Amino acid sequence: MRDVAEHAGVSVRTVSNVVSGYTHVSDATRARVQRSLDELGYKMDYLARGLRSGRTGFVALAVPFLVEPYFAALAQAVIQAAARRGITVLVESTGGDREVERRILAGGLTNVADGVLFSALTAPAADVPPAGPDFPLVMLGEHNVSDHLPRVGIDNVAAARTAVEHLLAQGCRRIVALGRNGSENGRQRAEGYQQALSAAGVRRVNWLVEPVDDWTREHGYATVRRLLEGSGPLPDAIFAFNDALAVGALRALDASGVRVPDEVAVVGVDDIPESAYTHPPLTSIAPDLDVIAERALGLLDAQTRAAGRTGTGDAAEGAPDADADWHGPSEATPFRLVVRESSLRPAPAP
Amino acid sequence: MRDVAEHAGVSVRTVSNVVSGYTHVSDATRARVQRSLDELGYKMDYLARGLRSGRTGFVALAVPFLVEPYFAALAQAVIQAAARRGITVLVESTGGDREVERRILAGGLTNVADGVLFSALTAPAADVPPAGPDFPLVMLGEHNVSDHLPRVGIDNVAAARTAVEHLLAQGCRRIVALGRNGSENGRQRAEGYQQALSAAGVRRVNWLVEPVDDWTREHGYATVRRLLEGSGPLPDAIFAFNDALAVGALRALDASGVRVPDEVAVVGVDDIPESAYTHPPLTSIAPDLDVIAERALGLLDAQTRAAGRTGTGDAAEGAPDADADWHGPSEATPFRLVVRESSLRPAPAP
DNA sequence: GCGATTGTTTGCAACGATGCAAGAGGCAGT
DNA sequence: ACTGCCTCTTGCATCGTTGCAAACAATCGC
Repeated sequence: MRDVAEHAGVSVRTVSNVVSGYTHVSDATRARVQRSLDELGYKMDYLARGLRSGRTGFVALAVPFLVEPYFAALAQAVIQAAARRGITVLVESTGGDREVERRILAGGLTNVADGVLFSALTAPAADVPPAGPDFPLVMLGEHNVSDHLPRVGIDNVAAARTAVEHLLAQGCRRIVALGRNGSENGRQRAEGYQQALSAAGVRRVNWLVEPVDDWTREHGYATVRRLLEGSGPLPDAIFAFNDALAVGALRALDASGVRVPDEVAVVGVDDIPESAYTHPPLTSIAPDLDVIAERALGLLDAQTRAAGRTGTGDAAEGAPDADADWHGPSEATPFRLVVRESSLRPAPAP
Repeated sequence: MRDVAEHAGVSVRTVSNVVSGYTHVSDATRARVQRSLDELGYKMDYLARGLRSGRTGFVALAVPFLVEPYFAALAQAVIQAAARRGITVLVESTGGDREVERRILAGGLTNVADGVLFSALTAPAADVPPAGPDFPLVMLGEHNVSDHLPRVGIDNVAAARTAVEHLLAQGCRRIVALGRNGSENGRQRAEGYQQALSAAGVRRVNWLVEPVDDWTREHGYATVRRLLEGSGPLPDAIFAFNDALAVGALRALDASGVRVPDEVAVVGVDDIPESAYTHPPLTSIAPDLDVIAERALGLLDAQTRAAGRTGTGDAAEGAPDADADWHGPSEATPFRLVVRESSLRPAPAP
């Protein structure tokens, strides 16, 4: 920047003004500086800017596994939404590791990112500081962590209910829920499943919630395989808590020669891209990832602005905090049921 | 850091020495500083360190689309390999946009990352500076960009040849190649396809290379759909240039009632996770992503060290450059053929 | 024609860390 | 006791940028 300043015959500060789009710069000066900028191939040092201004233009996104299609799609949506705001995303893969997740909640990414979007898996409730984190943080999806953290995601109970209601409408009565585990997410989807069955008056003996450790294709496959080898009567539908499980289930059914949807209907959640290409194409609950990403970034922004006091400039003090708005569980984001062949019974029963 | 220094009764510099693991610090001092560090909850500011030391501990990874399973898997591998080295990965999604890719080659990520791993899609050959980039850069996979850039990836010609040889061994003779496009990658896989057919003495009239714009499920589906509706004789095998295309092809075959592998065998490249769960499970060429990630980071490291002169410290000058080693096309990384049902003909022809 | 207002440019210090080199203390050798 | 050579610790300047506020110039109202 000093070089550019000399080359253009102005002060360093003026160059900074031009670069950062300060209003009060004469057109003549701006043009001259701009020319020098181009000529010398100036590139802004984002580190230095971040150090001085306290804002880096980065947002960190932490997800358990990037290879899981849902998280990949989520990441893509966040990256795109961030790009629209001129923000760069720093993707961190926690591997679902408790320790890594704890470090994130403790602020491990704070000074390099203006805010953190965190999709927790193990979600260590005890690991969040009692007073809440001292940096902008938004949770994605459901989790076990403190209620005081802002979060963005669909209403899992409603989503599960919608999926199961669809199966009921197709005439299914012995519906297996696949995916219950220790997570809050799993609890909620099981809850929605139960609500739908209760409301439809399905006899309790027909409920079956299959526990699954991880929501992956592998576990879906193995669990359904085991289910089919069991002695009980065949279910007429499987509600998988996510599409990866459903994909595994479809594979297991296919391998066992069970016809889908004629013998067993299948529904998943997430509507990952591959769900349109399974055998048969998978019915799924599709969250609007763009809305999730957009809203999450908006909430981060609100926090950043509300907490303007800390580390922004040389002088201290700021607004007394707007507190409301982003605090508390925000409104759930929209989702819709995408019906494909895997759940379309030839002749819906009465 | 100043606070910690006061609290421990030492100079700021000594705290820095402790934090960065400098050798000549007495055990007593180290312990005392460490205690203050913990007590005050000190967190290193990576921006400041990066600004002063010239190294940030970040590596940027630029891929076209994170939702494409291959790139997600690649990213995951890179993130893991980087974590082992104490490096954080900054993931950038170019969207395959020419302008974005140009900006990356121009060094848009330089001062925030110590090096860049770049998986180019449009690969603008003209956009790389004639003298080569002035920052550590490693290309992932094949590309059209300058030969002088170090790159890491499998031998695409050999991979394609292997895939096609496998189909030939299964008795297939009328093999369609699916995926030729403008990319270098596509050219090489087509080349391997041709080599295998030539070597096997398959009559030229049986060659068929189907062009495809993007290597996605959608394009694979649409292209095969069109192929099946055509008047020509049915192929007995499809060699898809990647698994996403193969997945689309499988869906199209399934939708048209064509049995796989009995009527048409299918092979893909990449061995993405979902390939083990398709109908039927997909035979594929599996690159070793861990080796790719590891080697790529190693090459970056070599470049970083070789170019130690620029911007490292206050004084100038460094080693006279090792030049060799990372220069020129490095040895191809290993791959293997993973045989699944999609290519297993019931009775291999003579 | 003069102070007030607005518009434009600038100097200085600082963000939080590290490179460099020198200072302080201890110990052995002569 | 003096020198030389360790080990340990420290002060100062600096990375590239922006916050703050002052300086200067031009314009305006009366």
